[in-house]
Amino acid sequence: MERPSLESFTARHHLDSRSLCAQIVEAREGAIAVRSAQAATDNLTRIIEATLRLANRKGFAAMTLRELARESGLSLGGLYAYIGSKDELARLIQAWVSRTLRRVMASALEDIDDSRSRLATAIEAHLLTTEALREWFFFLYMEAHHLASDERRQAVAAERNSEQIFADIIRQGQADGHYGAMNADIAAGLVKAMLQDWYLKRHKHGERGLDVAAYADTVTAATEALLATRA
Amino acid sequence: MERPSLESFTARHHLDSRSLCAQIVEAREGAIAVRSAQAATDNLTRIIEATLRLANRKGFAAMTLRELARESGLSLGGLYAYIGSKDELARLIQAWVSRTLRRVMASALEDIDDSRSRLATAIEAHLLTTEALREWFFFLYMEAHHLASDERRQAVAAERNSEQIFADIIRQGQADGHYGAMNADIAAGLVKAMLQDWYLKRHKHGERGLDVAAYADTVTAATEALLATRA
DNA sequence: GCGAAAATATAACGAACGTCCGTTATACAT
DNA sequence: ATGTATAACGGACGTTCGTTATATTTTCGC
Repeated sequence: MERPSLESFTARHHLDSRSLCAQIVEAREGAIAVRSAQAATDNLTRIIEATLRLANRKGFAAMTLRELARESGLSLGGLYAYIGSKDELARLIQAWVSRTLRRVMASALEDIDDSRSRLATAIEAHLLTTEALREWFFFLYMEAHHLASDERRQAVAAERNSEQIFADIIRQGQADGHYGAMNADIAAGLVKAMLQDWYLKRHKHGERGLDVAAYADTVTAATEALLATRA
Repeated sequence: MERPSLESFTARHHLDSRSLCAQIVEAREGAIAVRSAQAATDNLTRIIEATLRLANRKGFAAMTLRELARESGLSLGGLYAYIGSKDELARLIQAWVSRTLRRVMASALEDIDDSRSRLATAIEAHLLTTEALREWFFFLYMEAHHLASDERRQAVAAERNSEQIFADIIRQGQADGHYGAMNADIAAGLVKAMLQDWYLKRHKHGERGLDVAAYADTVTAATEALLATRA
């Protein structure tokens, strides 16, 4: 199976801001005061993209709604046709990026049985997803700690879930005799740390001329090497 | 050489909040309006520890000086005997945690020549330092993006510097024939990602019953395995 | 144990925040 | 061409922010 390019992966899984915003508009039917789904999606996309731009630069708490209005092109009052409050805006973004990762990982892994293929595919899918929605994931990581306890618990659960996917693959590989006896949860944690570094330190990787496919190869090779050891 | 415990390492390198605050008081001679260095250190320690507690829970921007006064036990106006402004408080913490890591890494590595010993020592020193000053490092990581451009550049430079230490060790090991030909900068980046995961996801590791020494062994083994490959 | 000096507490300021609401502009139907 | 539903605007409200000026308490040499 040939490897997907970032573009084809993005298109296949609808990993662009507008697609996510369209889903949000649909799911929040009634909570948004604008009737036309088309226009609502347009404006919500501008609001959320502006939020990611501002919040990732100076922090969500430090971003004011006046800045957001200016940056998104809407008026201050106009924002409230799309969001119930500033806090709800953060919760919206976080909830949707979490469920998008879960959806894409599940989709990318279905019909793949061999444990080593699953490992490489999972690493690649994680990296491509976070690359396509880089600002969304950066926002989730940086702001998740400040959520109220309910949403925070949900974000932690999503994180655990994605790590669990890797741990399960590793255990399968160990059962198949491909990997040594290293603790699968700890190994999965190391993999997750390397994967998150991709979108957390994007600027550094860009300067090095490392692209997402090359980084996927590197992380996969590193993980295979790590798992080959008989700890 | 026997491995240092967290306690002995902390004591040897003065990695407690009060020691750092004492250094800050000394360095800021004149900027603090309280004459007694002893009393000034006491209060500054309470201020900074309260800042780390509040800011790491809800974010520095969302933390108010009224909360900080309550949490630290000082009055609102009294805070200004120790800090010039709220922003300066953040800059103080960030600057001192950066230079502390640099100082400790240099100190831990001196007199160690063998590249494989240097790698294990550097990994261990990094983990023990961030473990001893966990809240400080968490604060640095989470708030560094929001600094003004000057201080931001300084924080990025400190991060590069610590990564460079690992890259240099890896290059030395490659020259000595211990390691394969993998790109040293990229490998150092992966190591750094695993090291930072320790203090960024502290709660998770605690739940797993993983202590800092065991994690050091895991990361060292993973790095050795990774570097053994002939990419 | 008294008075100057140092340290802390209290109170107040202007600015800026999130939110809301009366009004105006636009689009579609009649 | 007129009337009605829809969307967006932008200023004002009450609150809370960081900061500073003033008052009070504590400390300590004599």
